[in-house]
Amino acid sequence: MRTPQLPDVGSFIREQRERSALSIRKLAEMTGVSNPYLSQIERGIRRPSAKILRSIAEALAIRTETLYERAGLLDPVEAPGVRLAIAQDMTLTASQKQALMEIYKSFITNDQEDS
Amino acid sequence: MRTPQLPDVGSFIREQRERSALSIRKLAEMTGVSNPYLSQIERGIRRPSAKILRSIAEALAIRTETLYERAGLLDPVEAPGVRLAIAQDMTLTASQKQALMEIYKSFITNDQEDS
DNA sequence: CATGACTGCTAATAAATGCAAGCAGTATGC
DNA sequence: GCATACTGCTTGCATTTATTAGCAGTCATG
Repeated sequence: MRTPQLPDVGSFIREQRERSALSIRKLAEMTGVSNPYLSQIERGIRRPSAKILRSIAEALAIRTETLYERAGLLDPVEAPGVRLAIAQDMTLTASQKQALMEIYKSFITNDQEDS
Repeated sequence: MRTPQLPDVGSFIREQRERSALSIRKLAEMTGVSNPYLSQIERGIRRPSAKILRSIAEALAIRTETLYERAGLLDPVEAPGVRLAIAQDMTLTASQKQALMEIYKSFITNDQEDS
């Protein structure tokens, strides 16, 4: 009984693509990846190679490492500096810390590597 | 006219394997990758997937990112901090800087990510 | 000499990646 | 109504990855 469904990277890519208001075909054109394959990737049917992920990341302005992490190709890298500092800050309430952390996380998942 | 020869990752893997005094078969056993495939990878005949590179990196105690960079899957990440600091240090001679830099480079290419 | 345990490499096959062609559905203009 | 352009998805196929089985060579031990 095999349920391949590997939605992790796929759904993330779909989110980012829709966030950029791009169609599958448009993204296909930008990345050089065929549109049916992108469709299958987003639905978790196929497991894209690192090369494909890389071009997708570039087109969506996402860090390549982030996509690799989502695909299980790379261990999530700790950024203990900011996280630790927030956690240990005495002047912030728990909910403030949580909010700050969310914003921080959204930054590091979406920001592209500065060339 | 096809000259596949992609010796870059391959020769690096071979160096690291021999440095660890491991046979291809032994490495195959450690990584779960078949020994003929390892042979082909080291000679640049085949282009291993990220998953394979990852298990090789783990077995050879190399950082996964390093192997990805060698394979062209990831842009080499600059570590300007230490390099810059060494270069700008006024108390070091040129040859001392060079030696220090060599040691530093050997660390970042060989050190495994601390779990 | 022969047997066994190594070394690495070649050949054939299974499985997966990735693409070209084409299908259904919706929206806009004529 | 009909054409055109868009949306995403299914099918079939070429290419590549990765494995199992097996071959030639070297070295040590009986």
